Amino acid sequence: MLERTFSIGHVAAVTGCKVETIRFYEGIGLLPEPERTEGNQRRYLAKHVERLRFIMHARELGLAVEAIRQLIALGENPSAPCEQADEIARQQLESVRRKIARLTELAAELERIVASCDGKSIADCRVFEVLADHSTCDHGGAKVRP
Amino acid sequence: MLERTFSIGHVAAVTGCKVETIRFYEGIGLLPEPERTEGNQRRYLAKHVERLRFIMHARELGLAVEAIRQLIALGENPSAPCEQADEIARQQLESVRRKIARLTELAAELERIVASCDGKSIADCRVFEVLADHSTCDHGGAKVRP
DNA sequence: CTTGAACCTATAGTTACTAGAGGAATTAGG
DNA sequence: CCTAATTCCTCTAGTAACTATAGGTTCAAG
Repeated sequence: MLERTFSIGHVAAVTGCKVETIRFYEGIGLLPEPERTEGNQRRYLAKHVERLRFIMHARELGLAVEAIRQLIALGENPSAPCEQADEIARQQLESVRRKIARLTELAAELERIVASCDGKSIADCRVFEVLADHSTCDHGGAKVRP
Repeated sequence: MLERTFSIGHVAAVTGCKVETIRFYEGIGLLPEPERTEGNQRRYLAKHVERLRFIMHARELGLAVEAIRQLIALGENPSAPCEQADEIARQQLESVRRKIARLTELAAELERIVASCDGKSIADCRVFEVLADHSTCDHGGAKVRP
């Protein structure tokens, strides 16, 4: 019996992933290319939907596309030891913890800045003073994407 | 008396900002264009260095370039009330808090994933199970950049 | 005055998508 | 069966905030 197939729009609807993003994932090799109709339209199988869910969940957890690619490769041979998969998850956990630590510092400094504002004119606004003078704060110097 | 001037490399050295980034900030209008030598090389004044420090610190705090642009515009007329500057800082604080909350959820889920691994083969590795099935976790669905 | 370091512009690459143009295929209704 | 609306196709370019490269010019020390 032939398996049931889904259009890209249907896959998008059931997963919540945008159509363009599905094509994008195929383009970068995360999603295998599905069969096509005579008219060149994609027809997905249930396995594609599962794979897409896997990718989406991993992305929500903050895994980089490259990490997901590695996980998928690992998943291809199920008899391999799962140490590497575990390691990827561990690294991601570490990275998330570092981000939290950094953001917590930033929140503290922003709180100080906000608290120091007394609603008077810009001329004596602490926001500017503090921003202009890094030495009045105490955090380190790593950059963060906003 | 003529003010002392600095080459772009010197400014980079004293601020810790890369040369290319300084030129980039000028290109997007955050740093005013400095005078040039006859040979077309930039020569900065102390005020440029201050402005760059301001930008760098704001970026470290996670402010978007657009927000910094607004702050700079506010700073241009010092008699204006500082409410708007304060508002920008407040919004940033809120955004940082939201990120922390989200990352804390992710850390919790990654901890569960990592804890569930028992070092056996991929075939029964929980990392894959959990990643493949979003319903086994409990967080919301917003995306985060890695 | 020579040489090497620092500087210049302009372009393309990075990440993970998102949006648009312009056109073809599919599906629903009559 | 035919038409219209919807969905789909590819390709290109745009987003944020830089970073890197290529190919050429200027500066400053010796």
